[in-house]
Amino acid sequence: MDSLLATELKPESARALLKALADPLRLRIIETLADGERCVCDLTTDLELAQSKLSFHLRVLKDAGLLSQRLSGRWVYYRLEPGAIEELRTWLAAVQQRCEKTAPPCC
Amino acid sequence: MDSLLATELKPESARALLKALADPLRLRIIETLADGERCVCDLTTDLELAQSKLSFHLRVLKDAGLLSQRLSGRWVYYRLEPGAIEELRTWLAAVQQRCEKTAPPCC
DNA sequence: CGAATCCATCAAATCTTATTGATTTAAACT
DNA sequence: AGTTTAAATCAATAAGATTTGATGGATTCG
Repeated sequence: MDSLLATELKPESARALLKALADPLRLRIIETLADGERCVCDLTTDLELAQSKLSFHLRVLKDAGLLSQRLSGRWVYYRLEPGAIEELRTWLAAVQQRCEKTAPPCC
Repeated sequence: MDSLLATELKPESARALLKALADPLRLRIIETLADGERCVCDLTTDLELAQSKLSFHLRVLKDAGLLSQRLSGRWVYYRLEPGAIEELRTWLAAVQQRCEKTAPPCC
């Protein structure tokens, strides 16, 4: 069963991704990292954020699987995990399809 | 400009959709409505929810544009708006694409 | 070694959301 | 008209999330 297919994302995992993304600041981070990997210190200055604040949100995104980190000396580089976004897209597609498959309720 | 293309969803609108979806109860509502339109009273019993609680979450989803309602006698029927989901999918696709276009940082 | 830099974590304060129970509006039925 | 049912709204509270400033670990540089 579904051994070859990409396994369908569970609602709970979808929710975790949605929740992590549902914040203006975190979206700014996502948009920034969409252009490529950055270290925390660069993000701090680019986004004009208090360091601990940024750190908090990076963690939320990382815990959700949307970011990964790479350590190098005293720097920590973060980057987007496109796979997580892909999962979410797939989940949304499934919901949408299910919805559109349904017989339209008359009118 | 971009008169013929689907206009790109603004981050703020994306955020509103994400936020509305980022709740376990609201996801249950979405999943239920993916199978077709339902009136509030049916949802109340199907999902075993207090009426005011359900009403609160339906409003959040409707305000975000994810649901629409249809009035009929004393009933209110809610249904999913697949267009809103489509918008979100498009936005996610754009982020993902931008991310994957970026030169992979070495390793 | 000692100072400086990068970053994560923590506790407290604040802000936002969600839940609950009560009230209200309106439609339908007797 | 009076009663019942469907659903929205409201105020109070509870629960969660975010922000802030401080602290500490680790790494580099002089």
